[in-house]
Amino acid sequence: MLKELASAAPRDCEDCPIRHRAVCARCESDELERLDQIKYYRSFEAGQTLIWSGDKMDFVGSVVSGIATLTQTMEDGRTQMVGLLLPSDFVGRPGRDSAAYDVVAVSDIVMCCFRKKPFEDMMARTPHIAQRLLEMTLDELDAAREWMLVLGRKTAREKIASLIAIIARRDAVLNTAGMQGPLVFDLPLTREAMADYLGLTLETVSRQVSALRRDGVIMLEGKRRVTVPDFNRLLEEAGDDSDGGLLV
Amino acid sequence: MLKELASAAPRDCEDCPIRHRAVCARCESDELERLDQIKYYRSFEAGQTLIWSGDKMDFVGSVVSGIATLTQTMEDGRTQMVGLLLPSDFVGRPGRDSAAYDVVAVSDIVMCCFRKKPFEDMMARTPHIAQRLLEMTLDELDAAREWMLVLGRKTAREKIASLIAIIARRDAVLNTAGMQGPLVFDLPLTREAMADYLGLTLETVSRQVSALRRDGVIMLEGKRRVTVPDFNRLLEEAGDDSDGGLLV
DNA sequence: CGACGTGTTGATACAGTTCAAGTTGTGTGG
DNA sequence: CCACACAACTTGAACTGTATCAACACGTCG
Repeated sequence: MLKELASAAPRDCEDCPIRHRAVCARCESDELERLDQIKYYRSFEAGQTLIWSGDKMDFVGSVVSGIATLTQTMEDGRTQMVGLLLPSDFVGRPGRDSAAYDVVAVSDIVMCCFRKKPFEDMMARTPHIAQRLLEMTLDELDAAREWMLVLGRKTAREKIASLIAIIARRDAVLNTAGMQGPLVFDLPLTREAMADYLGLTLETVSRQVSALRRDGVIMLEGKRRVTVPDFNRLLEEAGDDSDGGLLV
Repeated sequence: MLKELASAAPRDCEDCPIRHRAVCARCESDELERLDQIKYYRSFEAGQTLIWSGDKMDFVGSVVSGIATLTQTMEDGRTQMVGLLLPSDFVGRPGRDSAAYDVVAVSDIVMCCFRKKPFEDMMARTPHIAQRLLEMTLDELDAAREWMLVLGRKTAREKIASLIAIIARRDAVLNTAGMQGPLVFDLPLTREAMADYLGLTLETVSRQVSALRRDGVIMLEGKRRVTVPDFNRLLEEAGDDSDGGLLV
């Protein structure tokens, strides 16, 4: 099974599942061809640390499939997740050569990588790439700021509801399911990872998930499979007004 | 006094105090000339809200002088600051037409503005602007993620120490003072604004500032003027290791 | 002067942490 | 196939850091 991971990688950019969302989204076919020449795939197993904070980063790339986390750790071990990397998300920062965060695979992962230098050269010559990267970075900045409100001002219950709402929404967008009717999906994160995302302890996460279940806001099959019968109810619990709030 | 604010605006880009740090930093003189033609200055008084979340944004711009905050507010009034805008920082997002956050002047402010449409056109034709904006956005994203660790995992005392450390560092960079020897500067924020930045109440901020003073980590002249006798001691109190930590 | 904005300090309440025990599910080796 | 180990999760009881509510201090401005 592990050996087969690499086979999940698409051969050709045109068939790539993240073709229209990743950093290459805006590229024309000739630009894509040039990218194609310098790209290479790498696979990682669940639990593996792809990148250690402080390490030299000689590549950048996009998540093709799977989920990873961006985390920061203090000397005494306190950990905060600062980003959740889903398919099409970009890893690495052009212009910086050491990693600022740990990147850890939550599930098995395939990444489409570029050595940093050639990618930077390509970017300088290809406005479509720089444009798309700017757009993606602005979206990430919005998401980070939204998360600052969650971390700074929401109660434990609201934090959990907020996280479930985000995952539900992303899942619905990915599967082009509407927001009407019950939503069903898997939580990709362990209780501990959720705690690291939300600035809580895993015990508090467990208690609040149980409380939301008791109160009928969510239903659980096993530990991970979630049903949200009424998405607006969930948003109320998250402290968001039903319309605005989290930008994709 | 209020009427005179506009006079603080430089006439010419070459004399502009933020010429080499703002979104125009990379521009050649011909590019600067074109920017010059579409720019205009606006002044705001301390306390004024420049932009309301949800409002139509028909301009973008740079802070020339003064300080502003980016804040998010929940329906019940809980408020979280998500950004601190200092001279050279950019306001607004090309490609989006309504504001995502409230922007409030902390001090009197002068901004160098561009109507959004002409700026977007200019950006499309001027890679130097797009490049610089990407770089600035990536820096802001790093700062936001650093702040997520502060909000999610640090104690009240560490939060206060972190904020003072950031302000001290920015001030030292601005005044090209070294990090050696005692640092002296003014806190630009009220206790309440600090609380909104840190996800605390203003009472807790007040108590922890007093505690840091009692313990000799900082010294106070009046409520706002701060002396940091030993910057490394402050970093320890912030929970940062003395070398790494906050970028910029 | 009094009023108001800003900040400090104290007493009490409570949300979330910490420590500890126990449960469930899954993979492994005898 | 069972026994065992281990990771992920749940639940309980006690503790504690921060919020909340309240009173008061200081400086400034009309």
